[in-house]
Amino acid sequence: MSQSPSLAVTRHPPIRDQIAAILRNAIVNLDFTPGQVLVERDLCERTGASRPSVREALRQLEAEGLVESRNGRGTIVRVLTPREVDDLYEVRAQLEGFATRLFSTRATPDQRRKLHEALTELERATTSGADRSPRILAAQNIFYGTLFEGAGNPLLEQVIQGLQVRVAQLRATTLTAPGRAEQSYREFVQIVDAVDAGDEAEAERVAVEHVRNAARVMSDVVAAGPAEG
Amino acid sequence: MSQSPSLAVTRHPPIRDQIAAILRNAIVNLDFTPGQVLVERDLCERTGASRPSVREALRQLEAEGLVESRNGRGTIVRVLTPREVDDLYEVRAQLEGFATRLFSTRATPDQRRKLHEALTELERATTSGADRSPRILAAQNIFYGTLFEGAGNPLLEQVIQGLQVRVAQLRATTLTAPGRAEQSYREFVQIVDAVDAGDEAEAERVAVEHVRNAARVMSDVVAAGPAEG
DNA sequence: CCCGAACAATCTGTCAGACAGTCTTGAAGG
DNA sequence: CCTTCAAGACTGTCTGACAGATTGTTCGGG
Repeated sequence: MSQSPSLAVTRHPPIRDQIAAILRNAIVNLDFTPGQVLVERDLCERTGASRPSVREALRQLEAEGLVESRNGRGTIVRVLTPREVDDLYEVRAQLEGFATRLFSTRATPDQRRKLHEALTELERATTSGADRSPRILAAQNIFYGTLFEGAGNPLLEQVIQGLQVRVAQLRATTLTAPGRAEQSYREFVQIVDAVDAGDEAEAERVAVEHVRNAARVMSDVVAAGPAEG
Repeated sequence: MSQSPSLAVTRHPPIRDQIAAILRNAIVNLDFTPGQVLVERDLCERTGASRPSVREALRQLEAEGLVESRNGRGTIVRVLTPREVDDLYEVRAQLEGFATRLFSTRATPDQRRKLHEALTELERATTSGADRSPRILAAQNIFYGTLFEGAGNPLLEQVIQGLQVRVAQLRATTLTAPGRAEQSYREFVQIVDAVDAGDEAEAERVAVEHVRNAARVMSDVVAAGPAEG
């Protein structure tokens, strides 16, 4: 074990990855709005990195589908057409349903316990005060994370999380629909109930239904007002 | 078409993309073997591009899961563990089954016709002479391409093709199993039959089964002899 | 006063060169 | 034969640079 004494634990994550993480976060949080041009020198100044590093990060995000490179005219935050949003939700429904099914058969007791904890926090968040959206989103993320991890297929988890990131910009919107947060919470309860009952078919069904409902709400919201105030 | 006379058609696809395509191709064709170190300067010389461009291409391939960056020790062609191969096939089965279902309900007459043509070529390839593997693989690619495109969900298509690329290195191996090519062809026929009959459930089922069979063969081959001669 | 063209300011795509830090390798020494 | 140390090889990253493309602007004409 010539391994050095675990001191240098975090051996500098590459700068490009740090930048990618920062930008990913900014896009998801709508600090950068869809369609916005990402000027490289700008990003350099903000992050303190050089252009090569920034560009490598952008290539990574491009492959993830978060940004789009317009040949010669720079990189912009990806704008999703309604059609693409539908496609995204369709794939999500399928994969998240599948993951939920796998969870119900493969998850360890520990993972099942964590799922319950996540559900509890989700309830608290949903019944909390005025500006509850961020807390609900955070709780949902933990719930989803636990669910997908417990499916026992890291690749599946990675693919799904990739899709989740791409719709993350929209999730906040969905929650603004009146009653959606409560409805959503009820659906999460259904998922956990089915999982607890060991009914994998039902677990998959409700998970699929959950995504479809979200898609429906999303369509309605978008149809009502495409732009934000 | 007001397309200009195909003179300035190719508005320079970015060099980084060309390199990414070259490397992707080389990896899929096993010109670069899994685990092989991709030395940047080497790639520069071979492609005539500069290091920044090569590195951007590598970042792209990394996000696609084809290569892996080992912090400080360079980039290598991704090596798949048996476990990861299983995971890959599990997700493929689910998604390709879904795509096949969608094809059977959404595909245009034209796309259905193309699928039949692809099947015909696949038959010819399968019953062709000694070195038929490349031809079979090419025919399969066309068949798959048609199938996934006809599912009418570009995102789904893109995700599946991403997975396909990641197992492409292994597909040649699968075909070496005695009788697998013929078995595989029969499964493709089943898929087309189900699609023709408009039986979406059956179409999904046989497509899933097809991937599972491929996975099984793959496991056997890998178990028999992990390295190639 | 509105419209189109020449012009200037930007910005991207790409390259060359450089340098510290880290790994690997091979040689020297126990 | 195994351990230790120094040379060489690469990566990760930065600076500086430059041609070409795009965009916004200004200026003259209708």
